[in-house]
Amino acid sequence: MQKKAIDQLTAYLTGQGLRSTSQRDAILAIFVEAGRHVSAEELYARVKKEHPGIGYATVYRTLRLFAEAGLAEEQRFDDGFTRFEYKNSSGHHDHLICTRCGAIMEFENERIEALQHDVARRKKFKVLSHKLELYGLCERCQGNQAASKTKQK
Amino acid sequence: MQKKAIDQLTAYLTGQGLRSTSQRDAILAIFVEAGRHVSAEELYARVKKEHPGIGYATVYRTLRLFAEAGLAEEQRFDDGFTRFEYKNSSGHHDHLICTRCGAIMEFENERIEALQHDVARRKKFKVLSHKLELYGLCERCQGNQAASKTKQK
DNA sequence: GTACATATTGAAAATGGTTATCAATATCAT
DNA sequence: ATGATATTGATAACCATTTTCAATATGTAC
Repeated sequence: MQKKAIDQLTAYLTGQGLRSTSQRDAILAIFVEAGRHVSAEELYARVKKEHPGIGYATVYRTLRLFAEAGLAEEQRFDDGFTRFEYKNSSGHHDHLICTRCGAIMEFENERIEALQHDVARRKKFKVLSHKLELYGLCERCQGNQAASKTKQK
Repeated sequence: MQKKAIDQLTAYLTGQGLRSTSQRDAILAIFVEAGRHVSAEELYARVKKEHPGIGYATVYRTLRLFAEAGLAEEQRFDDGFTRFEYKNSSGHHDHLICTRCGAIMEFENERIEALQHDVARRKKFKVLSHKLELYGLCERCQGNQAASKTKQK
């Protein structure tokens, strides 16, 4: 439910001496409902539809705020813009990204994670975060040779 | 030796109906000598020292050319700018990136690669390339709490 | 070798996603 | 309610990278 998200945001705001505003609530609601891996631009479009008064900068600022509050995770793939993912309790996961249609799939594999830590340990490196992305063609795009090219962007 | 690199570049150029120029040769020589993971900016600085006449745009263009020719690999980490790595015969590898001093280390692990392909196969995804980056603190930076911050940009 | 079609270059302007600026406005503690 | 100040919206600024375009260099045909 969004209830949890709103509470988490409120807790963060009061904890930091920040203020809760109608814009923040509105953007959060839309962000939570929005699909995963939303870019700021996409989110702005959705927000604008319901709240024409909210500006571009506010969406960017608020998304950064969500990230600081632990509500969102920033993801920079190779397509130029930053995407944000609503961070519910579910754990970390990595991504499969179709370079043709832009589809993004998720996966998690604890064996890979374990091996990563082995590698790091061997180099005496302390891992704080990691990023694993597999780029290629999704099932559908392997078939549709010339076709496809879903909205994306 | 650079001989190989120059030959590879020449082969690509003639094959594509492009021309070889003193700038391209000069930039290639410096690129091959330069450390791994050079950003365009860094390379430009080095090039400028030996060849003050060469412009910024030419360095960028040439780096892209090298990538197309298979001589360089583009790498976009989370630090904002694109880096290029001279692609000699040695195989693919992934990176450990120190978020404090910017140090970049390499590693390869065929078990991780194998698991990646398992994941992809299960999702019927055709992997064309992948990116695995571990962010954290290198050995030195784990010690030097406040210290450090080597040149890096 | 010379001339020509055109690929390439350098300098500067343009791009594009994201961030900073700033006056107007809204929020919250008092 | 009131005041201190956090927030907003519009717009300008950022900044790495790409384009533009006139001047120049290269490879080919003669």
